[in-house]
Amino acid sequence: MAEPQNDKPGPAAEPSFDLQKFFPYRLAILAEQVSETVAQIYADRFDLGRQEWRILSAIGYRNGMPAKEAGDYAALDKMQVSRAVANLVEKGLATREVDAADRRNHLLRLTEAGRALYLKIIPLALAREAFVLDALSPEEARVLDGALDKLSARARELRRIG
Amino acid sequence: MAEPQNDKPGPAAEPSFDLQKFFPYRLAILAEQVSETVAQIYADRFDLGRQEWRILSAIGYRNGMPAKEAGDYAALDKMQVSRAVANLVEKGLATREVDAADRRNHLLRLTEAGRALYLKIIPLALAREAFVLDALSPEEARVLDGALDKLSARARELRRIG
DNA sequence: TATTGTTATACTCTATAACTATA
DNA sequence: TATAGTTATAGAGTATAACAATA
Repeated sequence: MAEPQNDKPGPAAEPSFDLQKFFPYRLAILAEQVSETVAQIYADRFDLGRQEWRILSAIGYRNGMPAKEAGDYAALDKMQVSRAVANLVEKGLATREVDAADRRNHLLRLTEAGRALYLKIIPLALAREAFVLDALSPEEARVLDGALDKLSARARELRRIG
Repeated sequence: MAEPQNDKPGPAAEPSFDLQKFFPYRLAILAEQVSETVAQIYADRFDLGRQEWRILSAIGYRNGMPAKEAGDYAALDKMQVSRAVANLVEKGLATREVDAADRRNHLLRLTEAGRALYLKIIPLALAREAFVLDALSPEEARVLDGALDKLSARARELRRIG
């Protein structure tokens, strides 16, 4: 689509940076594309926002999870959790009750309708994941799996040191 | 952090979906983390938005690129390009001129200040990329590189068929 | 004092579409 | 008619902080 300018060979040459080959950019584009395939399920078919989908997954994983834990589990901050939960409650998919043992905690549970929706969405989401990952050989998938963890650790380290 | 509920073993067992192991989720989290390490450069240090950074990269890659091509290159739609360019022009980093050959096209160029900024940012961005990728062996990096392309193709295919 | 959660506010992104100009 | 680009608008997402309740 586009060739680099190269009018001046020699010492003054450009660093020759190509966004298309830049790993953070490629990763961001891929993540968007893959997220979109899952959003086609929970958003387009079932009218859930991304945060509602994540909280639904958290409660589906362990019913009665405190809101704080659900936020840690789903990488959402307390505000996002609060609003996602409010939406799910309003839609009749979840309930929120004060924890008698520590009244600061709000325990989240799926309603019957929420559980039914969860059980409908999960197989579809897993099928999407499987279809995408089917592009890779088992060996490639294994390497990728390990690479994600290693890269994540490095990125966290870099973020920490600024 | 959280163990799955398993009150009912047997035929009625849950699909056992764990968001933390779900590839689209893991990929999204990683992409955010990695993008953040680069944003620390262009946003925190040089006060550029993500879209301005991408357009700067496009023009840096080939000076005089038409706005349309810059959008294709940087995965931005025409609106995003229009506003990113307006910001860059306002900051004195880029110029926009009508293409005499086809007056619908707007050719984008870096000013001297824009080129200077570009030359400052690029080595820093490449160093961040290198630091993150240094988590991988050459073989792992090679597999990852191929995997990104294969996964992207699969995701595009899935998006197409809905 | 620290933790959990809610609410308010403003800012950024995103998506849709209406619009202009050029071809 | 089709393409390139701008502008308007509303909706979603994000970040900061103030606030209330509980420990």
